[in-house]
Amino acid sequence: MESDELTLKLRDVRAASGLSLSKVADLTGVSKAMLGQIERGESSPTIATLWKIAKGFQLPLSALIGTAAMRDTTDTDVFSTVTFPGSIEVKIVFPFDPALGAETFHVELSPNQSHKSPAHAAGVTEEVFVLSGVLEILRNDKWVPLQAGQGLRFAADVPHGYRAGDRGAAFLNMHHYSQSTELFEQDRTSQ
Amino acid sequence: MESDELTLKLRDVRAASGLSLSKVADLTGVSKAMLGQIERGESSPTIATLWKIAKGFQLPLSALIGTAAMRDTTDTDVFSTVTFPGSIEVKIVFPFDPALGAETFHVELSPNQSHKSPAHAAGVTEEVFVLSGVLEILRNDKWVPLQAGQGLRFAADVPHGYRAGDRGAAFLNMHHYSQSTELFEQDRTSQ
DNA sequence: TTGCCTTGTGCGTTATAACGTACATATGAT
DNA sequence: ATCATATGTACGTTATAACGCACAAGGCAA
Repeated sequence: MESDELTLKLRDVRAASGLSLSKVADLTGVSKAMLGQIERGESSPTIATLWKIAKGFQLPLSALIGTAAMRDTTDTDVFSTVTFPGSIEVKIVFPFDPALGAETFHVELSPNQSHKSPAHAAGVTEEVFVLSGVLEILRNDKWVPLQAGQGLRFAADVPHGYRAGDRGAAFLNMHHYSQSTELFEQDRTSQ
Repeated sequence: MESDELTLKLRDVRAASGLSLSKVADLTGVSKAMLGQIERGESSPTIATLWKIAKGFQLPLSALIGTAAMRDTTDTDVFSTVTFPGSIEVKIVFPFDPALGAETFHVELSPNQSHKSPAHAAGVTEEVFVLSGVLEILRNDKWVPLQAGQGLRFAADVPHGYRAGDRGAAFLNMHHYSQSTELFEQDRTSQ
């Protein structure tokens, strides 16, 4: 798998935006000559300029980076959300995968129902995406209200809780068990 | 959002690996002088060399890139889903977090609209959770139909596509960039 | 101590990224 | 048709990324 090619999607992104090279040059601070060369693969930009471009487009860097195909894996699993009987209505959407260190639940709360969760291990991050209704999340003694379509990401190593509004609430709950936090969250105090 | 600092985590990654500059130079094909300059911020590498480094470490490219702007999520970080223009309606629900190696998008397709996606880097896993409508996902020349409330998890290192039904579709799209743990299990006393 | 190896950094050269300008073609208006 | 504006590309110059080599500092062994 050594012939994995690095490809840049600048041409696609710009095509989608409908902007000209000159416009993008103004927008990003990168000369249009350079932009053209990057699009045609005649130049391999530095991350600094790639960053300028991403910023100009207000896109994450990952939106500009792509790679050619490598090996193919064929495992596809359609999950039919196994129900979990308990105090609250919980279904497993994506079961825990050690490779990802992540799992996703579908939680349904009846009107005004609340649920408290103790602190998880350090390094556990939760993400909540509200599907319907109004959900309030207790974090550091403060209730954060979330509407349908809104999301919240927080470190789950402290006690937290969920509370539904008057019409109940349904939400997705992703748990991330980050395997190598110290590496990626290390603070650069030098320099 | 102008606190945009692009930071590279090469120093942290290499420190975690316990490898010397020379070893990394052999491993990646990038001269150790260059590696040193990159670590000290004296040089802004091209994506080509950054790619070589990532490949040498068997890490996703994103593991080497960080933004100082991304501070850890405290209690007030409710994401308001930033839309970005393109061929399809995509909102960012949870932006990419290097610590998690994950990001989540909210995608909306109009009736019968389809969207093709090229292969991502190896180790990238996608999860799709259908919020409304009917969504079909192309994987290995086969269309997998998903109803609202159903989820699909698959390796995204091959081209794949999405297609909405007659009434359109909305779904969450989670991207997981595996944080290859083998790096940390590496025997640092070898040789 | 004296080698001997490895660590990371400094230096000089080459390759090339990035720039500004100029150019050829295209689209549009009068 | 001509003029005008905008597109993307080609050229020449400068800035700098990337290289190979050499150097100084820090082990470790005999």
